Amino acid sequence: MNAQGFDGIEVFVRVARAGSFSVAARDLDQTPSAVSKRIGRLEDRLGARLFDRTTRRVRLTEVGAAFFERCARIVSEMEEAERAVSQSHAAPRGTLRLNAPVVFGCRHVVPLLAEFLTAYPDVRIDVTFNDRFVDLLEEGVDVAIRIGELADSNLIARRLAPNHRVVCGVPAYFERNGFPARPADLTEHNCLVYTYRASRNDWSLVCANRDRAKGQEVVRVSGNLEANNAEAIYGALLDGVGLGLLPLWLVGADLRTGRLVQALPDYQGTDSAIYVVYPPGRHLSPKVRSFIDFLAERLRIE
Amino acid sequence: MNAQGFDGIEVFVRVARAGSFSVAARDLDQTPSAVSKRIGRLEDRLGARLFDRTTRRVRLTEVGAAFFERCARIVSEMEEAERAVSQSHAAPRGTLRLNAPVVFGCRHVVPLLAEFLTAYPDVRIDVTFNDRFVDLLEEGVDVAIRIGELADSNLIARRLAPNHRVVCGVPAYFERNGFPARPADLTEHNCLVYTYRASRNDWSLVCANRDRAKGQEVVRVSGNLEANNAEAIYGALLDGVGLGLLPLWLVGADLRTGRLVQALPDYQGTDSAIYVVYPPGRHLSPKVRSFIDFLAERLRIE
DNA sequence: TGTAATTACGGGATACGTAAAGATG
DNA sequence: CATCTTTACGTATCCCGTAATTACA
Repeated sequence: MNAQGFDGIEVFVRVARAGSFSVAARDLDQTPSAVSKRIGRLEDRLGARLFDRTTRRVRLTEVGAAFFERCARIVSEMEEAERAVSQSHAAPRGTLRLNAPVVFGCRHVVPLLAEFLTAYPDVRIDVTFNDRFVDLLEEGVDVAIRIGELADSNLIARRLAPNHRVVCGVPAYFERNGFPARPADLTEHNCLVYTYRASRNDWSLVCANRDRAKGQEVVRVSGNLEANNAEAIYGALLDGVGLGLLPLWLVGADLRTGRLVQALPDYQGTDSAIYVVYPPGRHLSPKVRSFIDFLAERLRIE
Repeated sequence: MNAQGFDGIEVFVRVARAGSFSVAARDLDQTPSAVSKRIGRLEDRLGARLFDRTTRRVRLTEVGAAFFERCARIVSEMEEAERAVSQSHAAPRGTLRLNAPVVFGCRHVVPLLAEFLTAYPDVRIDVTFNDRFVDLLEEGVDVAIRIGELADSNLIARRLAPNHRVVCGVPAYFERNGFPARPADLTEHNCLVYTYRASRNDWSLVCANRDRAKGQEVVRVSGNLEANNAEAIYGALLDGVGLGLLPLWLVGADLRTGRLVQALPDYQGTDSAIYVVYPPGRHLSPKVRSFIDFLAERLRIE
């Protein structure tokens, strides 16, 4: 049992057009034998004779002619449908549903969208920002951006950029409280903790200076503010409430302007990364593929 | 290599409608495994993912949804095309091209046509009469009526009725020349010979009376008129020119009215028959089948 | 006699089912 | 934990090609 209702249709159309079994066979890279048997099976299945044929002439039956009319149209529609799929593969189009963390999205993704939309004018983008976990399949999201460790899932993840985090605060804070000299000194400071997931008041720092032995130090920090919202931590930091272990994509500009300064400059947070994730599958829609490629190309932090 | 472009389309439509691989599999009397692999192959061939699926949810991709729109229409068109063929099989319709010998056709076929056309109002009949050999396939004839021995051909022949031939002439002829007492006496008479094919001046007669031993006698006859046209022989016979070995379907009425009388009443021509012939093939169009059945039912000579 | 359609026959690719694994709610 | 999709694997079927046959010009 095969394609059932469509079995032999294409061969039938070729034979009808060619007016010959052997010519059709050559066109199809098959033997006349195969063509003959296909037509025979088709006639058996339909219960009607489609061709009146001698060895010298092949002519459509009245029934066969009517059937051919319809089949020719059907075959061309089928070809067009397949072409449409292939073309949708070639040229990105349609609506791309994107999900990203709120702050990162606003700062680093949105500024890129205009360029992408210009490059691919047939693509619409539908962005949602939130910091909670999003089930891509469940919510119909095509692409999401994830920062830090990836949740165990069956999504495909592609690393876009490292996610360097540094300890920093406003100059006024350090004027009041002094700089920590070593990671262990952080226990003496008011550390603002971002609680995206499990307990994050263990800050894991590595030595960024390659000359020294690479070591990882874990410090249990504490402070008077925890939040699962990067913006809240960031705001409190700017207000001089305490220190934070924040990613460069968030504080990089402030460090350059001096609005924030880095403490423990030889250390940074254990490396995590920024990822783009999408549903698995042998085939990626062109809009998704082009967007991912675009992000990988253009998303440079600093 | 199979139905190529249509492979998997029907399964795809079923899955899309059912929203589930396993339900579609049950509908199709297949295993979920088979359905999964079919969809997989289809996606491979198209180079695009058609469903986003977890084990709990199967949803059409954007590309898949567009493809489904077209495929659903295509499948229904295909079903309608097949239904049309099957219905054309069920209800005779269309033009039936019929060929028959001139005299027999006019006398015995034409009177039946009105009834047939009434019974099958969707059938048109296109009759041609001639006494030459007609190549059905070559001339696009659906059905032909043949009398006597059949030419060696690959046509299908169905016997409709016996073709009894008797020796007869007008009473005036016998008043002048007397009746032949035995077949051998025919050599003394002026025998009008119908030369449809090879030499027919050997008349082969069999004893029609069952009480006597069945014997076949061949008499070489001669006369002053041969024709390949039954009408010509018949006309000459009525004019009293001579005797003829003529079929009952031609002279039956005259024998009953006494316009003609039979000679050698215990003998008749070697039996031949009246056939309907048509092109071979596993499948017979309904119009042809119904016409043949009709002829077999209604064509009774005398 | 040469070409075209058909048939016989054997082999091989294909696609199925069974069974097990993986995943999801 | 029950159900659904997917994969692994063995097998049977189907279908094609080769070659011989028949038909037709």
